[in-house]
Amino acid sequence: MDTRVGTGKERAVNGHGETGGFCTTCVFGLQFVPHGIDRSLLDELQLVMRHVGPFRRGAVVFRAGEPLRALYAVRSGVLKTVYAGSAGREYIAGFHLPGEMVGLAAIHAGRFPCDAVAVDTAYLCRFEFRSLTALTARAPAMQEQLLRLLSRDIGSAILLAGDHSADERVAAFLIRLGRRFAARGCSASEFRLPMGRRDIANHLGLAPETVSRAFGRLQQQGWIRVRERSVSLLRADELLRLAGALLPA
Amino acid sequence: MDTRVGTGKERAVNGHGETGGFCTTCVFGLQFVPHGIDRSLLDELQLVMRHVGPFRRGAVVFRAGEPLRALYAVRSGVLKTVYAGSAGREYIAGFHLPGEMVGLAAIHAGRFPCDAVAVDTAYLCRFEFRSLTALTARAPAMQEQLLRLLSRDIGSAILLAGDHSADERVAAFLIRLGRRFAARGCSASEFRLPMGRRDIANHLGLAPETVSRAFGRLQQQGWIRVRERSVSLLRADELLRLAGALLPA
DNA sequence: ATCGCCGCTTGACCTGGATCAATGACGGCC
DNA sequence: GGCCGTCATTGATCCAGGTCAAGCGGCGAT
Repeated sequence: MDTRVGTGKERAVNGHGETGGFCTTCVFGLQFVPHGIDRSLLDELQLVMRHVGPFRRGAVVFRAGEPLRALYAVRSGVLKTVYAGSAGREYIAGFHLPGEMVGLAAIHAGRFPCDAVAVDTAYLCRFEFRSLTALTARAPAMQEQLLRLLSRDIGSAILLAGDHSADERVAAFLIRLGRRFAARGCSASEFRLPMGRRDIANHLGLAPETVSRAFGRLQQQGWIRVRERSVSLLRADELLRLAGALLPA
Repeated sequence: MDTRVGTGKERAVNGHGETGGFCTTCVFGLQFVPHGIDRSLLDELQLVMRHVGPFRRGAVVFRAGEPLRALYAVRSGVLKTVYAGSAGREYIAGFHLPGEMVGLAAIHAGRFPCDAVAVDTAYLCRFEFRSLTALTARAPAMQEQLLRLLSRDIGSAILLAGDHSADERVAAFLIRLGRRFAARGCSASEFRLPMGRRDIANHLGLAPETVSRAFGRLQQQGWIRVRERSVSLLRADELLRLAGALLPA
């Protein structure tokens, strides 16, 4: 079964479950409403939102070129967003963990610039786009949160663009992954990689072999322990120093 | 005088000038209102907006770490946004031409993640952030436009992150610059580079020498003509083919 | 007009990471 | 249980682009 991560997540999140009919992953996981919120707005959010899935490994959620009809949030599992490059090359812009939003880059042109593909069996929330913007227009807190999500994506994309060594990239990747797991209530220093080496390499702009060697070097230093897809971050301080400027402040 | 480009722009834009007290660069250049708009909303936009400048070459508009109080739009001149890297390295995430928005990446954390520095004497519009979001909350068309601007930045940042050859990067850079000039009513195929080689190289993640050689190769092919900061794109078709996946659809 | 500075170009060399190739370790399937 | 396809690691080689080091030309200052 390849749903290990997915089910783990679901349990973690659904522990305090779908309180009163609401999907906590969507509402609180997205932090659409950081502090507390009008009950009526919650109801409205509920209305523009629909649960979809499962998408099994390799299944496509949307394809590049399709008109933007809806944005998606991951409830469980993992997605990747894939841009087509020249000569059949493709580039993985990001991985999306539970509570994270997918498709924001489509707003600009009104159509998706990339494919979204399940890396590990995924369940999603689907937000009808027009209704969502109508809603955020009436709820300033939500509008601002949506802006914040977009703005965050700009930041992370920019970080990948700088020129950094393979070890820096890998260290930063691990740290960020850990932080994102932590945000979901999992361990920040011990986790399973939801994706294979090839995908990691592609995402970081490296060859799979280089990722392997980088893992090797970091392990050599005693800063991490990698065994297949299980990772332990032993010296977060050193990794952090290495990753340096590659991490969001 | 180093305001050659700046003054050229100003003339082009201010030809149909500040109609009825409005800054056309801000309102229409930003395309906050693509088609037509309520006069009252225009008045409100006017209220949250203030003209500032000039910022002379090298002058700082905001610094990394400062709390986000306002967003900026370029009226004339050119800005660059600079991220601090490790070991004193710095990375230019983008250049900002008249009509373009600066500072959007700050929304996420509420503080600027980068410096904004004038590349060429610049005049700006300053939008008080809280008032701006309050306004967009009441004007759905503006909200959507703001979302679109953010989304576009995600797209362009992602493109730079892929792995592409030096020639591809340079070709894409020139084409995009041309398009942006064209959007301001200037020639898409003949223009002056507002920034030096060092800045171009840094932005593209290359060494200045490599940019120079790439220019050389493209010129060799007869696809461009470069003389100092003057550029002519002679074979846009070939450049486009080269730039390929590095360009927004 | 001359000088000096700085940005651009050009050449020679070096290196990090890509590429190619071979081997080992799982996991799925019959 | 044995077979095979996929994925990860490891070693050997190659190359695009970085680095170092001169030249060159334009422009501002005196």
